[in-house]
Amino acid sequence: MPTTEKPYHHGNLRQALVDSGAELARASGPEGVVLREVARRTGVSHNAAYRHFADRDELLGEIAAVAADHLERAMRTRLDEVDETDPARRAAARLRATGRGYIEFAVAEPGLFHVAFCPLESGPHSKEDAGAYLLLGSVLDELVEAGAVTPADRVGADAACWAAVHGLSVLMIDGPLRDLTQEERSGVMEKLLTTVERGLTRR
Amino acid sequence: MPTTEKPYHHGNLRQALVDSGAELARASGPEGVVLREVARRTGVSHNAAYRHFADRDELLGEIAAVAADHLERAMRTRLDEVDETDPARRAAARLRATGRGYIEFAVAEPGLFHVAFCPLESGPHSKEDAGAYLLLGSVLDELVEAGAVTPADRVGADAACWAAVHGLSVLMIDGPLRDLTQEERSGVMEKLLTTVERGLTRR
DNA sequence: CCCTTATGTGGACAGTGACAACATCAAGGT
DNA sequence: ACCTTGATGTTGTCACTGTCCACATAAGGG
Repeated sequence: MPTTEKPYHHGNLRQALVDSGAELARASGPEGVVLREVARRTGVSHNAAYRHFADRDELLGEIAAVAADHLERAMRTRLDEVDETDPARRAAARLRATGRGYIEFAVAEPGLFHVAFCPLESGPHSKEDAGAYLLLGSVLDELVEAGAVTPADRVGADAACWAAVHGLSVLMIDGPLRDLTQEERSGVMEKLLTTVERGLTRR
Repeated sequence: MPTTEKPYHHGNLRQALVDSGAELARASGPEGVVLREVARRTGVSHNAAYRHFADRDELLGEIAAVAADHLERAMRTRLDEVDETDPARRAAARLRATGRGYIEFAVAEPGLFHVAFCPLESGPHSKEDAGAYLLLGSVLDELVEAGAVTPADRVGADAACWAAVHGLSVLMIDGPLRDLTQEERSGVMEKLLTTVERGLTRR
């Protein structure tokens, strides 16, 4: 199955459908990705999508991969802004930057964020978030190398960090923390990042 | 509008609908709460629900309140099991117990958990989770009274703790941590609780 | 006794995902 | 040149959903 469609009737429809779908996802989350609406926007009749995707879930999965990629890029952007040079403080700052990128993306693009994590029925499940996961893992490794985190404290730290930022993201998007102002948001975020950092680093 | 329905035709249908709906929610989450199926299970024709709820959302909201209550009870159950007597250690143990109750409920009843937090369009939004929130707040206050947490570290701790346990719950239910074994789950959970506790308490 | 009002029913309608039958068009062998 | 073949897109249909409407029923007050 070639990922690049040749200009048969439409000229790679598959990608066009994913793009239209991502547009809808950005605006309205997973629920907004309605097969018929995606087809409409792409200027094609409903059912056309069935030649490229077995299922609505399969299309959603493709869109989820796109969304996960956006998330990872947002994290990397924040990561690359860190200019601290002291190894330990640099690693800590990079961990915080990763978390900030994650949460900020979730708040800025709630639709895409939800799609990136929406549970699909089909298959053994998407590993699209692997990129973000590996990124977090490498930043945590930096902390160990810098001596800020003991190897013992390193185990399971991936999940703990991810859970913290993911939870805050969800609570801020449609949980009880959804009505916070920008300053409150940022304050709570820094508090969370500080708590995690203090909880992981050597005392 | 009286909250208690008298036995007119059916004998408080409203409650019966909420019960059937909660059953569906427990089995399949918010998506499973299908108005017509709820009516079917209650042995009543579709549209009957419209005499008691303006909307599917309103029914879902009622079910969400039930689910939130279950969640709070699960937390209280774990909380009451703590028998530590030293004030500081007792408060810390109670914080961990709260978190354990939260996560364990989410994993044991993912459907109800999702419903408790599903975002409803209607109204200025549900404050059903207030119970759990207040519970967490009081446990954190105990930590301050016991001297384990400084008043300065107390501010924003509610959101940080909640985010951590909520995030882990979500990741374990339908995120990348969904395929963990029971032991792995419990290990990750304790790691998270330890991280948060260490991040909050005086060093 | 009748009538008002709360409650439940049956029948619509638009919108959705999915399937099947049909149409179209590029490509390649003969 | 032609004709077959398979990939691609369309039309028509079905079951299901939430919601609205008109109607039926029953409880209880005048």
